[in-house]
Amino acid sequence: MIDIILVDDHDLFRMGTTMALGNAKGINVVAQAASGKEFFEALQSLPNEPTMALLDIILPDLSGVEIARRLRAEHPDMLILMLSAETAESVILELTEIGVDGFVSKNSPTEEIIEAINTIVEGGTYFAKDIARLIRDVCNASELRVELSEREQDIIRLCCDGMHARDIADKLCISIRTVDTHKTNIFRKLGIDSSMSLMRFALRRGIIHL
Amino acid sequence: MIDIILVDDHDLFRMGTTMALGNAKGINVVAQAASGKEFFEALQSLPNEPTMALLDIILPDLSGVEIARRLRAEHPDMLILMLSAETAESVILELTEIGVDGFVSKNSPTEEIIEAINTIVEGGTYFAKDIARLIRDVCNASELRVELSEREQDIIRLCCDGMHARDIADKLCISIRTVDTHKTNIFRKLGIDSSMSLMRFALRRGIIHL
DNA sequence: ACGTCAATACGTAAATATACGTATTTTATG
DNA sequence: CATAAAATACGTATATTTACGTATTGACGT
Repeated sequence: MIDIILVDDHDLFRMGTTMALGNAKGINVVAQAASGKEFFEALQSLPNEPTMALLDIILPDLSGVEIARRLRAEHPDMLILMLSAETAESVILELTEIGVDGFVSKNSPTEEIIEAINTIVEGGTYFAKDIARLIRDVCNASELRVELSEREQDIIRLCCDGMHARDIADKLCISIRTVDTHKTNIFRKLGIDSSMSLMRFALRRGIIHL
Repeated sequence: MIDIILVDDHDLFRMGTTMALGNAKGINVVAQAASGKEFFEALQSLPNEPTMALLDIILPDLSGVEIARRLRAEHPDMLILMLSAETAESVILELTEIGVDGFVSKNSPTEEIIEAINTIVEGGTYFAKDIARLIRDVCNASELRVELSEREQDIIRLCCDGMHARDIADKLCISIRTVDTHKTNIFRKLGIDSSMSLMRFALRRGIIHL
């Protein structure tokens, strides 16, 4: 029997998933949670460690990524299947680094999710086609191999907040020319030549959020 | 008996919703669809027009907004309840113009959705608290009362694509000074002073997409 | 201890953007 | 048809950005 603990903040989605997986033979949803806090509480109260965690990414408190990271550290034997519509490159990148066992999209058909669960339990990994493509793209995207220093990311954040170089210099107590230098370096590293491209990059990369 | 037709592209969410609403007394989910195309096909094949449509917004083909618009025109008696996590201001604005009967968030508890359905069937409207706040904010936001000409929106789109004024002028076959004038006017209208703020505005307003 | 790299800073020249003004033509709208 | 609004265009002045350089300091790893 595969024991599953499920986290998703959408009541109806959680209900549907529980129902669908409960009907599948060999799968047992032993606990569910609507937030990271609930998840860890549920995990502690269970008599046996579940076989696998199904994690949504966007949650009210912790993100699913954070949960995955803590699970890997504190419960290294638990399998992790991400179940989310989130596709920000930064998130995908982070999850591959954490080494989750699989990732399926929220609009995957039930059969695919069950297949993913079984594949993972048998020791494999399962990434939905669109996610797999995204991972490949992320790994190939030259811009994501670019390393940006913390300071450069600070500059990007402030730029993208709509601040002018002058304001940024004042705020960080550095010279405006230093700000310029950073921007120049960022542009060169990323191979772009406009602030708008920078903003798009920052959004994709997860440096800033709307 | 309240007959409901449900559209959502997430299998599991649709399953959960059907289950939850099917258990509620007086509510009957008579059809469901994963896309706009499926929705209209299902609608035609039904012997009786359903009482209400539950519409997700992000769908593979038509958007839920488009469906709502067509329903209002072709089936003016059908009630419409939006059921979505989408909160872009442009979408909210559009839906209030179309005059949908309600809007609940995907993470609303089941009871709230049932309450929304009953309220609407009794002739009322139901907007979830967070959506209602958003609508109030949207109506109060000065930036959304700003009228932008088509041309100005063209300029914004091209700007936000990372094009320089020079490139835009060439592309639209107008003078660079005209582009400048437009940008100046846009900045003045919006009360902003940086390209980054323009991009944020354009994203919120739905003029551009990532 | 040495080398590398990030962060800091400055200078200068060219390119761009922005802030003012004004003005003509086209398009909507009453 | 008349009027308003939008789209078009130009000039000039200032501010900002970008693209080249160069250089010092401190942190980190080997």
